[in-house]
Amino acid sequence: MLNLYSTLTRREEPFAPARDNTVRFYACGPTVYARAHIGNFRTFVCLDVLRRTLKYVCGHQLRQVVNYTDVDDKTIAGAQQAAVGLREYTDPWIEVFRADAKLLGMETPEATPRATDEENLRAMGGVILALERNGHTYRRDGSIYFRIASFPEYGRLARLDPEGMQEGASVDVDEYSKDNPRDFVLWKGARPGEPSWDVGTGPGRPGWHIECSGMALRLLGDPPIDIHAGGIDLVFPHHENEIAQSEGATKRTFARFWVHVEHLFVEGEKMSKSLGNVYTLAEIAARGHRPSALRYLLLSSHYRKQLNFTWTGMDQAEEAIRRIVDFLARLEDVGRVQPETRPHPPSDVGRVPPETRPHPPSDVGRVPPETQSHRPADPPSRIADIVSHARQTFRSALESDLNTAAALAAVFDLVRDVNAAIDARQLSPSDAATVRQAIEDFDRVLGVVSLRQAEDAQPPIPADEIERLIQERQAARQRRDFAAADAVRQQLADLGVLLEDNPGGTRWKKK
RNA sequence: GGCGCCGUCGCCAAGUGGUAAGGCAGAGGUCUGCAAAACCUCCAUCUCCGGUUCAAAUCCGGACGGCGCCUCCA
Repeated sequence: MLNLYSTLTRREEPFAPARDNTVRFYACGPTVYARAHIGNFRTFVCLDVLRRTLKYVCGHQLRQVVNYTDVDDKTIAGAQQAAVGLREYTDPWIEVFRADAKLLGMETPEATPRATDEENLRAMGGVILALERNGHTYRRDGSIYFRIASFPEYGRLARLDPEGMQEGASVDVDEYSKDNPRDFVLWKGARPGEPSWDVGTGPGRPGWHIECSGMALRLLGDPPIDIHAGGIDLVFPHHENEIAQSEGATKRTFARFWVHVEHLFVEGEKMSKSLGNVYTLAEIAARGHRPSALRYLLLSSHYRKQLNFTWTGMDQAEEAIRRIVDFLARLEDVGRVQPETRPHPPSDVGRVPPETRPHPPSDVGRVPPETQSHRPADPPSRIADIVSHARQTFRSALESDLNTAAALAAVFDLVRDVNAAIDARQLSPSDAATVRQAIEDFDRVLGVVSLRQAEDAQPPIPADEIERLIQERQAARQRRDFAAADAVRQQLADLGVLLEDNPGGTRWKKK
């Protein structure tokens, strides 16, 4: 069972969905006024792994909502500056976000609502009106505010004591006037030049926090929802305010688990425009790096620890993935080559890898029954034992509050052991299929290997051209014209294509 | 001022009481037309000081160093 850390209790707790087998999961998405940077994506990639773990390791169904905040001060300012409508301004940023998410191998959530969708605005209005009925609000100059004094639980998530908050509060610099500086706006009264809606609230636009409450409550059904997540900086005030709003309106617990991803730093410093270190996938690509390497790097440390992004780290990530991808290529070779030297009958040789075989979602850490009594004291020897041990280790790592670093270690242990078996000619084609299936299952959660393979399938020059050159080189090698052969190798290397001669033939890969 | 986190090999990073995973880089070796890939071997006692314990990187206290939140921010 997954042990998941919740900010609410500040400890790990066993996780299971409250109803059915479906995890109702809300994650605060991007504000679409610029291209999302790698810090944003740290959060989203980690939450993608949470999603995949729930699905493929725990076997739950998912109902995940990730919103787009497409109305706030920044988007309005951006639209005004560009002299276009709000939608016209935010649409392209949403497109870019979706494209980047795809490049990073993120699964698509079940719902990706926009704050300005009519039904969402109405949902927000509904929450606000319920808050009014329950005596949590006051109106001022056309705006509606949440009165913190009316909600004694306020500050529980962020562990802020109300006394300290009063004293530490700075002077209200907001243009809107409030009774208490800590009170926050639910609905901002209409102002000239700003978009405006009236959903029973009077004309205006939603405050930031109400957007998420409205969309979560509308799209995920009766509270409590199972998981609410976002970046660490959202703990206060955003999520604290969401709790106040949602619970004040529904009089029910809003979310059972609060999951927060720590921040990413760049070369030891906080990302900031003034430092010029706010990187997007564009900068990653400009440096010649693949998105898969970023995804790997993001998963190489625990999501609740600060992660320091460096270009050295990217180099190391590239190499680490290469090890796995090369291993898989080597695995393909087994069964194609010298089957007579393998201990198993050659009838297995042409066997199709069971990748199309349907398997239950909880396959990842599944251990065949006959090996379950395996004593940890015995080092695993047979391939089946090695694989089931790896599956166990991998699963329990993820179940320990998504310990992806430990999970990766399990993958590399498997790679090393199986490589040794291949060297010793002790890997049968069916063994290879078993191992391949395990790696494939692991990657359903990690999402790194398949991503890299997809990237590498896009060579700098057409694949059939590469194949033609490989054959040309092969011919040269056969007539022992090694100068010509090496010339081809060099020619391809200059184009960014590396050749690797294996028993089963020559393999190419992107540099 | 209040709340909280972190400090493990050259770099990245697991491990939270039982005697230091994994990746990258490096050294030596095997294999190899070349080049890779791969394997084998080697490579840390965990910032420092004190304490608790049969036993501590892991618990407690202190020091030093780094960081976050309390305001928009993933």
